[in-house]
Amino acid sequence: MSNYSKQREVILDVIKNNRIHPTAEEIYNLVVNEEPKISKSTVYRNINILVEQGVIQKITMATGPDRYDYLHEEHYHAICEVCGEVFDFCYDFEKEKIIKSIKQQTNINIDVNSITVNGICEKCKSK
Amino acid sequence: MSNYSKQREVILDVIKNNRIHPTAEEIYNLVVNEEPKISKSTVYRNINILVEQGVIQKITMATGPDRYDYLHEEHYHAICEVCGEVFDFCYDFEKEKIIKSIKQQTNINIDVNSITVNGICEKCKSK
DNA sequence: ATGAAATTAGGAATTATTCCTAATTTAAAA
DNA sequence: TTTTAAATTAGGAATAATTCCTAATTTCAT
Repeated sequence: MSNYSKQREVILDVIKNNRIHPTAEEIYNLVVNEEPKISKSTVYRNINILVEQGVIQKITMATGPDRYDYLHEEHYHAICEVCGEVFDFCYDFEKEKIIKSIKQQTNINIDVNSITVNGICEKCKSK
Repeated sequence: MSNYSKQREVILDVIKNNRIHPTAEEIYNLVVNEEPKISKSTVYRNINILVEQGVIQKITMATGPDRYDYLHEEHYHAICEVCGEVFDFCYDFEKEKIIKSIKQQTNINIDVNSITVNGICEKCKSK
């Protein structure tokens, strides 16, 4: 169902080792150093496979291209809606209680890693 | 800075009275009944103005067109990442504490209304 | 080695949204 | 009320990110 491919390995390596929430374009630019003949569609296709497998996470952006994050320790994302920068944060939620409450209200089994909030960062606020 | 326009009034009315998290296309289809000559770019432009004014909220979707929601009482969104349906939910967070914590960690002043989580709804799960 | 399934590069196609322009509307000032 | 400047519009072209298509290549179980 899934064969080995050097390209996919390099793509995952790049995402693992660049915790900057890179876009597909940025991933491509990093990968192309090691795999000069790789095409952008291969990058997109493999990113999607890795998201599907739950190895990486897609961060859907309000404006501009989506970003991706390797799924290391549990954390959440705060996005500045002006400059688009993505910041990690942690918070000791009453996880089980929240998951149960959302399940009751919406019938959705949430993935806590997908918790996302938007706002305005200090830098953009003071402009 | 902002003149009256019938089109904008109708667009806001439609969003106010259709709490179905409509897409721009859906808003257009509803508006066109009352304003048959309206163009799609007018719908998009006015939606953006209303978001900018904080009257409505944009719900950024992982796949497919974005959705919009009139900003009535405070609530949050849970999105099924399979079918894309958007559900409202409430939760009595320790708001001030969370806002402060995220501010300290990320330097972002979050808008609580933007809290979003993803997951899989019962219907899609059982397929 | 062989053959079926998976993957690739490259580019075309798609989709949602924004941008552009000339014409019209709004509303404040004369 | 005319005049004028700014805001808004319809319509369509342009853009940007991503997916889709195809023929060639690679993987890997037999």
